[in-house]
Amino acid sequence: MNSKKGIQRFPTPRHNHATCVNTAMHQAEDYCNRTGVRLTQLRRRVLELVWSSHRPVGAYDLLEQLEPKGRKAAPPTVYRSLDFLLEHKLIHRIDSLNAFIGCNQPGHEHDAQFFICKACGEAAELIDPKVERALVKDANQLGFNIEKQTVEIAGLCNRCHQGRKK
Amino acid sequence: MNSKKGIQRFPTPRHNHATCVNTAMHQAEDYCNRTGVRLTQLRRRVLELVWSSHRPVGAYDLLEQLEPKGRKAAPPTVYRSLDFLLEHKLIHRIDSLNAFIGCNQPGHEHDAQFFICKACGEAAELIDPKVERALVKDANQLGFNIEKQTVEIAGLCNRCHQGRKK
DNA sequence: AGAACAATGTAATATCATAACATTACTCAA
DNA sequence: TTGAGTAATGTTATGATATTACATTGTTCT
Repeated sequence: MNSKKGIQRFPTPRHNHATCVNTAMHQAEDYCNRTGVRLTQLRRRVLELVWSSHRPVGAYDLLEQLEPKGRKAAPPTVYRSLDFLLEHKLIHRIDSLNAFIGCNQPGHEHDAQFFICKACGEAAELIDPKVERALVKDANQLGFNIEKQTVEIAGLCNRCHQGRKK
Repeated sequence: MNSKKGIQRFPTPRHNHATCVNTAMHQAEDYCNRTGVRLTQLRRRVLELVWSSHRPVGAYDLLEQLEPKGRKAAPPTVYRSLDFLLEHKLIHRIDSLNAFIGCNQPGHEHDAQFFICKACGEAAELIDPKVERALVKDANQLGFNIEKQTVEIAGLCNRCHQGRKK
């Protein structure tokens, strides 16, 4: 599922998701060990929850899952962990959904493109240098200095599109 | 400032903004007359407020400006007008800012790219077929059916970038 | 004039996010 | 090992954005 170039196909129901989670958690641990930042229990737990699917997930959804029984955590609890994970590029924020999704190239500075299915909610992360190049060229012509790209494509994945045709 | 291809340069302080507003309002009127939808007082007022600058503006900012004296309007008032203007492609929503900006190709179905200066807040709307083509190609490879593109580039415009170098 | 529908007003509430300050946990030098 | 300094988390309150539901007003068309 993971590769240097990001997910190349849409996540399928058949894929072994445990592998995705494992890879992500190990990469996060490696990154934190290498750079000397702390992947605390809470941060690890939030990262696991984000990685529980390939669907962008909202902060308050995560919050509910954090304390399934009894007293519940307050918003800053989850937002601080999300901020940490964002800062270290372990997750991405999907602005068009106010939601968060695991990153495929953790700890590595990059701007990605997201293809997000409106029906099943799953998302694929791509890094297409052509998109990047075209945007950089446009920016140059405008005299604009890019800091961050937000490229989020909404639509229907193949499965859901087929399903609707019936 | 306006053209068939969208703003090609960043809005400058020197440009005659009254022309931008005039053009936008006339295009909106034409569109509504042609298609038989109603550009009511309220909707016109909201559109004018959105066009009062080239900066994306928040719904609550608009709301405040709607009733400068005395009783103030409630959120649905402005959101309904914004929904109408969005539906008819007279404005765009900038997801990364939760804000709204006038559209340069009103009433015309298109996906644009936005370059938004973090310092001065001004934004330029471009339509670069290369970006579109690259994304469509990626989508095809994923078996993905695009419905809507969100391409929002944050950074510094030339003016603000120069200013910071000093 | 009045029926049908579109637009707007109003009150309440949902959803997403941060500020400010208190408490706990960790690190590291002495 | 201890305690001072810092990092992380807990807690309460509030800010910012957006929607639901229902009442009222305005427009259109016979």
